[in-house]
Amino acid sequence: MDGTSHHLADRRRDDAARAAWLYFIGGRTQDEIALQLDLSRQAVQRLVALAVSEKLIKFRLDYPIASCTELAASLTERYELEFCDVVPGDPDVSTAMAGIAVATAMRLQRLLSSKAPTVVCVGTGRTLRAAVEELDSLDRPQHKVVSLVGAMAAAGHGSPYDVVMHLGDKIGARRYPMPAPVLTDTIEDRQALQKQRAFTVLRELREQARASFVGISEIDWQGPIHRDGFMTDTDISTLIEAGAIGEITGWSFDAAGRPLDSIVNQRVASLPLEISPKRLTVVVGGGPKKVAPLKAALTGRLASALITDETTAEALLAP
Amino acid sequence: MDGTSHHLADRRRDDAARAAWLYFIGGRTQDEIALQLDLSRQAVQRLVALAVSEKLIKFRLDYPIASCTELAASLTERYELEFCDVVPGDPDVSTAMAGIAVATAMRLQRLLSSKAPTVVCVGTGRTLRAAVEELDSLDRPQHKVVSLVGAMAAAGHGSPYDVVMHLGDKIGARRYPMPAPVLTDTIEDRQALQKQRAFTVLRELREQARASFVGISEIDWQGPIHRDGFMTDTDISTLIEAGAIGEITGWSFDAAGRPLDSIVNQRVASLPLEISPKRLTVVVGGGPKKVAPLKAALTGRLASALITDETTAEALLAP
DNA sequence: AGTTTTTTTGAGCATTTGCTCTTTAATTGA
DNA sequence: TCAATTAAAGAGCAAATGCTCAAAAAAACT
Repeated sequence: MDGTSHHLADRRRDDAARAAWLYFIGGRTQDEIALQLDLSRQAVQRLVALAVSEKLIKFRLDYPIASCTELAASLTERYELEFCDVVPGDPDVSTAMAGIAVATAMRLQRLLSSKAPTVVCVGTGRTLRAAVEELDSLDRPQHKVVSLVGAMAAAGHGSPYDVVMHLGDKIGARRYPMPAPVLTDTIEDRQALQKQRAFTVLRELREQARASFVGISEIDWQGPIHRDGFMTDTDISTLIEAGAIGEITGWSFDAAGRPLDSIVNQRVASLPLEISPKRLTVVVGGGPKKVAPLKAALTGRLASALITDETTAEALLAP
Repeated sequence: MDGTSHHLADRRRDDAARAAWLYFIGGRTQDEIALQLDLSRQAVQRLVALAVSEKLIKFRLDYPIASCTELAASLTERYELEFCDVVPGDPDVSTAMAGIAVATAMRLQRLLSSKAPTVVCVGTGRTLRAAVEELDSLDRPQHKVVSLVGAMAAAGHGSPYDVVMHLGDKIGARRYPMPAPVLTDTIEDRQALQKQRAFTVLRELREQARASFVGISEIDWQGPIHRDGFMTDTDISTLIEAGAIGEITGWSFDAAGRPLDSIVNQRVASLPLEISPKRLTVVVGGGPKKVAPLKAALTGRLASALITDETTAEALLAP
């Protein structure tokens, strides 16, 4: 790469950033921007759309909405949480998720903009992945980001929802992925895996972690665990029979939030579910399907903090 | 105030925040939001506009635009700065100022989101004031914000551009305004003022400050100093005769950035202009009228960092 | 080089948004 | 209590934006 010419994609992103700046921060119309940048009006519209979809430009709400704050306070009290963030609800689930992702990004940002070397553990999943996308780039080589769970599906191919690597890239921190699938094939495989040096390192790092951010999901035939191939049909039916309601970093639990004693849980390669008062465990998620798992997890004290949306928050407080 | 009903304005801001969230973060149309919140479409449009103008929702660019970065690097080298931020230019001066304000807010934010008790000094002016508006609310009672310059106009009434008070409110920090006008009436008045306890406190706090953020302006008949009544006609003509080009926190300097020995400068109540390698002095400003003052100030090493826009940056590098 | 495939571009149109002006509601003051 | 004043709401229209589609340009492949 020479100094004068960038890759075409970079040039395009540059223009997109500039167009978005003038549009959102400068408050100009696309026509004016087109004139200034010597482009057609629709070229500018495309650039602005690109900047938004690529998250070059970010939207942040800096105002505590009373009803959200109240829900958060009620949840904090009811489930004895360290903190709880509730974002405005939206009937559309994917939109609500985007909001939760933004709120999660803001929490991560606060944690990671500190200069003191910080260790943060993360799980996987779409919501966490989206949260990382929303994060501002930083340069914090002193931090470490650690995976609580393997990103490899049983089939062996990497998951597109791998969070550690992206998070590490975004903030320039050292990354510690877990070189394992979510579930090993056999209990023996798991034991062999746990003895590896890499696992010892991960366990030690977890001890030093300031916080863990984890997703949550339902255990059923439509759930992401099954859909994304992290668990087989047999695994799922075993778990459903054993009364599994939800899952965090691969560990299945029942409606009371008690980790199951199932054979499947004995094959989970992830770091153990463990709530220490020293470390924050932030569970992140929302939507109708996550209500039951969340309620279980919170009841069983599997998390010490929560980031969710209004609709889910109401459901969690309901009965 | 009881728990169930808020002030009407709060309720409205709540709705505005919610509408803006759904609009920008959720990406819904105003019609959809109207349906969801049970309002008319134009009510939603008003709420969104309100949220934007009241800065409940904020826009941030997280992408280094190559040409801006290059200009910043050149300026840093040429004027031996600690750092320099350059935002995309806009022919319209007030728009460019909004951009500079956002960039300044981002720097302030970084400085102030630290947990370690931090002292920050600020000057006055429209740009700094706008920067504070852009800042996220925080709760940092451990910090201190200190005024370098009195906010009172000679006439005695407070300036609408008072920065310390607003900054302090925004971040929940202790505020140290300077109980003085920019210029005292006589040299004796100044000496009397300087002996006051409050001034000793301010001087001591400045010693501990991590950074100072100051505006800059031109000294002429159209300049804000004169327009806002901080200096009289006589002051201005005395300064112009003495070769004044610009002013920072009330202190006038010539084209080489040398503080003037004028009688007017002897009546300036502000803390002395003083560049210490220990403390950052960030000068903030842009627009054609500020080019000459900025060039002078940078040449005279009156600042160790700069936040400006592209157009101004180019002019500062020009000859 | 010629051809095919893919990408980019801008025109045209539908949708969405912002603004003005009139009507309606609310608040204030006598 | 009623009129006067002010603020909020809604209709209607103009401007701005987003999207589709066909043409043009660029890239990839003979």
